[in-house]
Amino acid sequence: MTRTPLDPRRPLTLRDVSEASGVSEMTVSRVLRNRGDVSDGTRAKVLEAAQRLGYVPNKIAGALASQRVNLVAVVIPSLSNLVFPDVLGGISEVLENTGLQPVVGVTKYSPQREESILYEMLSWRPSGVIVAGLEHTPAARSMLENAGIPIVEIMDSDGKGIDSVVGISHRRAGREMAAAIVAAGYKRIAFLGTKMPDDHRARKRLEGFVEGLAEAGLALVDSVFYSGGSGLLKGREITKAVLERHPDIDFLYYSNDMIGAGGLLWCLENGYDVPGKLGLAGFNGVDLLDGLPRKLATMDACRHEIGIRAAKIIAGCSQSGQIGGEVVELTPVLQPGDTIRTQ
Amino acid sequence: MTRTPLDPRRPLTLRDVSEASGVSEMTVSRVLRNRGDVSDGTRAKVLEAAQRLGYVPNKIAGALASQRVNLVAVVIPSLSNLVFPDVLGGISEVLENTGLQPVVGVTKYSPQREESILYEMLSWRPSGVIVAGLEHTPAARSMLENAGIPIVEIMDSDGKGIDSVVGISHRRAGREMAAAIVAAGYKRIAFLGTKMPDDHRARKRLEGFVEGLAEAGLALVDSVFYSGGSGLLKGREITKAVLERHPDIDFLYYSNDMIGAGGLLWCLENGYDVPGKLGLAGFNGVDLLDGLPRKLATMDACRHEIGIRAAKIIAGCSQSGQIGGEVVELTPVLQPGDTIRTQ
DNA sequence: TCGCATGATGTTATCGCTAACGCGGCAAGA
DNA sequence: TCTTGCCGCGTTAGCGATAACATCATGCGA
Repeated sequence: MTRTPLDPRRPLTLRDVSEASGVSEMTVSRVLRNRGDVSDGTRAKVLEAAQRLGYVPNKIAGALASQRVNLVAVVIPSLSNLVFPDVLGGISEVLENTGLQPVVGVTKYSPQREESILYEMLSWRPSGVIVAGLEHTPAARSMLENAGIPIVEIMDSDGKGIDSVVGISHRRAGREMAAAIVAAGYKRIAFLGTKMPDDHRARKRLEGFVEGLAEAGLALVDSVFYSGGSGLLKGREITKAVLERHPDIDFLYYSNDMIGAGGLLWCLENGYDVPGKLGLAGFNGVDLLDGLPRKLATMDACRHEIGIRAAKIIAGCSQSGQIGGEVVELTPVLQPGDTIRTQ
Repeated sequence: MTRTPLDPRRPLTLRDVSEASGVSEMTVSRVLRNRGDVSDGTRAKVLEAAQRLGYVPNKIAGALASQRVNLVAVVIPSLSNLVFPDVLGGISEVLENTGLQPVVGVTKYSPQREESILYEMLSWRPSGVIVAGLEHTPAARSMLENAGIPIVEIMDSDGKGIDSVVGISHRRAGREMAAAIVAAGYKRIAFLGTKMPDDHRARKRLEGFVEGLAEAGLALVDSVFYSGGSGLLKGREITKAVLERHPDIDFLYYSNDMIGAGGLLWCLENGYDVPGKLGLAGFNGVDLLDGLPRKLATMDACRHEIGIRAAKIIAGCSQSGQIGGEVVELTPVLQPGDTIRTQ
């Protein structure tokens, strides 16, 4: 049984365009891909026909035949974090001019979801994978290793990657923040962050922070691990809670800027002397929050730059056909703002 | 020429699994898709072999053969807007249990980019399209009309859709906000929003707002259209600017909560009597911002619900094989907060 | 005038998988 | 014992495009 040539609801194929323009399917294909020699007259005819019919090529068939897919899988934990949209911005900025297209998957910080999303995405045979973090399930790790395409793990450089890595050392970021706080003379320090066993970057920051304090002979006075969304309100609540428990605390280190901002607002309203008697710091360098009553101390996580560098690695590999193994460690910069007292 | 059966770098195919497990490719395919009758013994053998080899199915080939693609194209203007991640959340929540997978494209509010992203996405023959807004280029519109798959236009219900529509009336939202403001007795009112000719929803809100004022015999005293990012700082700047130009203004209507929040902070710091002498309102109902010194009046844009309803339409069509034409208009609710004075 | 590179097009054979159908064998009913 | 029907699995024929090669004019230098 061949197709019914008159069924108007049947999706268009190359054959329809070829018949409408009186040339072979191959020639139509060449025109639409701008590849190979086609005379100007033929090209015009074909383009006219394609446009008139409203033909949209079928990339599924194309990809199968050419064994080439212009997609890059991007796997991140969350979109509501303010952090990842910036990374994506950097990625698409670079990919835009390469013919590659990012496809985003969101894991919600679940290793299991990450595994299944990677499986799903790899089954489309993308040209590369950009995935947040170095920690994966064994199955996910082995899938990535055997995929035969460039893999870039981003955001974190504390650990061994599968192929390429672009990130910052969160451990070092934590340690440097600790150093700055200690240098400013704060002594009774608390940490406030999300209760997420699978947010390894926050964990490493905290570890580095604790190490940094230890080097100065200090230890955390208290820490709060909250669950639920990271909004201003949450920042207020946990700040209030921790300061009521330990009124003598003189520094609060938050795991992200949003809750830090909430904490800052609460402290100011309640008459705390910031940064004189109480210092505050967050993490990420979220510039949407510039414009708070006082500029919150934070550390830029190089989000945009990470996206750019990761995408460049993928784009480079996809051009050269080689696989990278590049490691890029970026350096986050402390932005002291107005919530750490100066010497 | 047949393949070289020993090349270890060749990607795995069904044939490899079938040889490794001693059954036909078809049976392997059945096992991996959980479709058709396979004995438990065979199933186990196949699964073992697939797992051992690390086989990942090739969906490209599968999709071509079955004429079925489990992808849903989602086309939105921006990810940094705080609004769209919420919509995406609703979408994936519903799609998660349907075997469908969302694929996101970002237009940056450019109709041209929207057109090319739609072209790109349609070329993968998705099961449906969810696209923000009712305004498209003629070419994009015609592509969508002829795609033969369910199309859901979201966020906006002020206008005629292509197929299904799920959204709110921004014009009405603007008008209702105007009514509330007028009812509270404010008279000298200004609007502050982004300068984006292609943000039709913001435009319609403003139009509705102006209409609403006109009904009460009022007109805008001033309006500011800024460009660049929407952060707290931007909110402060434009608020300062407009209040310096017209010190007698008694209400500021912002086109989004983020700049509204910046404006609120500025007003409080500068001793304005909010909401007594000066009222403020934003739009969106961004709950990350709950926890400001005063709760900003706003209107919930039903973002999450919109995502859910849109995804349900797509999922429904993909099950029934029919195409919808459903129109869902949700009703945004005014949240007066503490920045509109009560009677 | 011939030969041959070159440009413009068509032909053939996949790509990896699945729909649709086919075919033995075994159990239950006649 | 012989059907009948279903279960379990294999065979065949594409899906819609592209790679690679084949074909056929043309033109240009020798």
